[in-house]
Amino acid sequence: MDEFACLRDWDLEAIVRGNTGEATTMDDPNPDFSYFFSEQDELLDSFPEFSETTRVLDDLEDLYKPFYPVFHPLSPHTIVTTSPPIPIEPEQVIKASEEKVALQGLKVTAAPKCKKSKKSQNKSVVKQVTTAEGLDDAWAWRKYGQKPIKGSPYPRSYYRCSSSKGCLARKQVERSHLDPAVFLVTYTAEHSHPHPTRRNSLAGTTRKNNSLVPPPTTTRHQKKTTCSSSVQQSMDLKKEEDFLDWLEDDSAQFGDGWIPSSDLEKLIGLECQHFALDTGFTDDFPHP
DNA sequence: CGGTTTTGACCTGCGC
DNA sequence: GCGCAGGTCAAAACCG
Repeated sequence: MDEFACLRDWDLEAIVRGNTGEATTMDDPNPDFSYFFSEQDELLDSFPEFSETTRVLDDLEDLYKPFYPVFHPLSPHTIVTTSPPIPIEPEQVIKASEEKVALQGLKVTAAPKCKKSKKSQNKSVVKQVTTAEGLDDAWAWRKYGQKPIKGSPYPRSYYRCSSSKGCLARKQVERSHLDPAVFLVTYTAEHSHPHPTRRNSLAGTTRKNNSLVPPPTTTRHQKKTTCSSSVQQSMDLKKEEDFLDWLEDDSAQFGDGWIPSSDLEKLIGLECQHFALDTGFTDDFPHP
């Protein structure tokens, strides 16, 4: 795995595993969306950059509306697809959106290409999110696969719900190649169990790595300790000072032929951004 | 011990 | 029928 691929991987992992609080659920019969939206508004006030992206997505929603097979209130930028009463091509929708967004000089990401398979006929929710905020849900997910996607430099990760045995819920996380700040999260199937509490959701994510940096060569054995896990753990479990300590303690290892210092700077900046979104810290981290 | 991640191999659907 | 791409499986190793 090359350095950048690794960088991409851990970055994705770090964000997927982030948990910042309650999230609306797919199968909650009476979800409290007012909480979601009010919290989101607060978030927007705190993070202008995210706010801008969300406004773009709001514009996209306006464009999506005529094509919505089903409106799902999970998020302002969530598309629900089902066995389509009206066939809908995500690319078609995005294409129209791109024209509008291009006028604003902003980027937009395409929804994942839908295969016309039986699986794609299942109900799925495609959620476009920026950074950690939208990838955060209280479900416990276990990664069961990762595949490189043609046309995208970023791999797609596959997760299944680990909160309950037999739960068919699946989650795919893919980073947009057009805008790396945007992640496409696809939820498939529904949970067959009650929504876990935040504490419970974290219970399953006990894996920790104290060995933060893999060696330059990556055998199967050596790949067990990767930056993805280590950074993710940092994002999930460490507080601000712990994180900074961690960077200090291990920064020397990054220079050990594995991550160039220039990439390290990006790495730190990017993760601080994610961490800030997770915790609300905004001023104490270096920017990329 | 029971949970996780990683990753090569395998399976499946689609287009040609 | 074949090749490609995406999705899943499962063994190995790791962690608390």
